Amino acid sequence: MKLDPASLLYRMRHSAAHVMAAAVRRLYGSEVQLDIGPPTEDGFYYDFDLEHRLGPEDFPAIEAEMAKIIAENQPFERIEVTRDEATALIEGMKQRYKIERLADIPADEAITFYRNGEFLDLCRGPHVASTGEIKAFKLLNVAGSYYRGKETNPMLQRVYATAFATRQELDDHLRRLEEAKQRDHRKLGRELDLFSIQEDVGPGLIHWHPNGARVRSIIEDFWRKEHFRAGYDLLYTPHTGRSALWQTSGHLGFYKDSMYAPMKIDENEYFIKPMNCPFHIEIYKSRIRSYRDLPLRWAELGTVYRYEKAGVLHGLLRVRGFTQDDAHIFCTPDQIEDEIVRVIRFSNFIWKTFGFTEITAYLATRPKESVGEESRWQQAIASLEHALKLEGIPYEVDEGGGAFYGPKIDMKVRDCIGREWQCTTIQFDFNLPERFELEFVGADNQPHRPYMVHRALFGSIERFFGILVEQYAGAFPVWLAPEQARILPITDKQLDYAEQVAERLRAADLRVAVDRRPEKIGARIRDAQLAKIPYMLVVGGREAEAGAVAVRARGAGDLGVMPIDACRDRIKKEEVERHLAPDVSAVPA
RNA sequence: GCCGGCGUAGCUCAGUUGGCAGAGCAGCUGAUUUGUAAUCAGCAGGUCAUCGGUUCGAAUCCGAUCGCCGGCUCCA
Repeated sequence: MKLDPASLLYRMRHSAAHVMAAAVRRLYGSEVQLDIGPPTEDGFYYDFDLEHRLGPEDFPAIEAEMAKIIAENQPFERIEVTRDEATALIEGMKQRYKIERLADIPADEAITFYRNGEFLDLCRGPHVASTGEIKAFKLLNVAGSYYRGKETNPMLQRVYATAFATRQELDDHLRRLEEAKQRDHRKLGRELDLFSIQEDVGPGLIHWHPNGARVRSIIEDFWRKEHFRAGYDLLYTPHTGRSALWQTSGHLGFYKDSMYAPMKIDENEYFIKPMNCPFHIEIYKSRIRSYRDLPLRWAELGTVYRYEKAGVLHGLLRVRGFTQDDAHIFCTPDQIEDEIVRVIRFSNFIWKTFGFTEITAYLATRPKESVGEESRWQQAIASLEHALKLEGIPYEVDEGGGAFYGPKIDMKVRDCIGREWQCTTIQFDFNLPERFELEFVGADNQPHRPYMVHRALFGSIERFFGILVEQYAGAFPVWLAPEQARILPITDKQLDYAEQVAERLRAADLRVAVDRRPEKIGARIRDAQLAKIPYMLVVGGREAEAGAVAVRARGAGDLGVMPIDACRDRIKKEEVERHLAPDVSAVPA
């Protein structure tokens, strides 16, 4: 979703960044140090270094000053200079970051400044013709940001803003932001009683409440069933292992900082697992493997713990303890192509089932520092690329972006409000099979090294669940909903009948409850609606008389009266067929 | 980890220059028996994140710690 630099929106946002910088300097003095102010996917920012701590309370004044500059309709003037002239200009302005940025410009590239009014900035452009062309903008927030993104550099203040060609588009964007906020899984997680994180327990550790745990168990059942179908076997492995194991795997060498500290048991150090691979490998090594045994596809919902820095934790999306839907495939060279195709096909099916259809892939190739034979890298990359083409998945090649131990495909799925999430990953590993000396006996009766592929479809159950909550805005489809239908008797005279209805539905393994509270029907409908329950079944005297229920679907109002069994079948069908939303067609009269 | 902001009842939030800690919703009890998005009344609920300091007096000012939020960095 990168903007084309030639586009009006790009130039407008880029120009707005200059206007913001000009406004900040008008308000806080010309000694404000400027770094850069690029356009972004949905706005722009500018990085400043100034004594005053900027905050939202400063935004109205900055916005007002920006409006003035826009009203002044200052033309943007492009000024091409020599390097010496540029140095002199920047030194005159005493801009220490700009002087370093100047040094980054390649010798063969033109050096340009852009001037609008009193404001002059080293800049590649392009810009709009004059500040009056900037139509609709709004400052959003301010946050710290390392100069050049390096942890050891000074922290600048980054002011984020957004800008659009029309007021209407800006309002739409702000509404989308508001919509995203309403869907925030942390908010819905509390409101729908799905999960929590407890301060007493520790950050990044998830407690699944009954509602969330119910959804999770359905997802896991589905996952297991489909894995068996796809030719996988399931494993369960320990949560901890001795340091010698992690020494062999190399984790203690390059991953120790991200592992939970060891505990001493019987004079041995044990580490909580940050990954499942070594355990799967141990099972592989537990006997001699023949080429006839391959491919082996071993999957595990493996719970791992990683020490993530406190500042990076985020709801369910970045946690310290999580369950990977992990699998390892061990195969022969002539099997890998087929295996990769199968994984991609499987991944597509899984995502589609949950309602995600827009998937893009990133193929990461061999980095400079890496292990493994070149021929293996080439075969692996070719098989990954071939599979992507075969399945028609759009992809970009990230040249040299692979892990040191092998090439990979990362897939991003787009949710219904346009955000992308990295989930599925398929990674070759040329490192662990060496370290653990994995072998299989070939048809030639000689030992060979198998290919090993790590793959996760969801990535982690926690993260996937968080994404699902946001995708559905908490309104789970019938097959996933913790409570699929709530039965609402009009008065307590229908309580017995309501329980009979509930029993009929439960006999079909539907998840239903009876709201027995002596509240008015309107109040109980409201509560069921807020709990985002797919179906509400209202039963009064008339329904009890007829052996029927009045069906109300989430968000759709009264659909009419139908017999209990017909209603049960309707809900059951949606569950079995995994419909993404409840059927809201009215019952035929 | 870094920069900035924040932490008051289960939730959402008031709380003035330092002077007796509040509301709505949720909860509990009672009344109401209701026909498709909020019935009424009463009750209960707090070590103002934690620890320390300043002060006659701290939710309020200062410091530390913990946690959360927005980013940055990180996510072999």
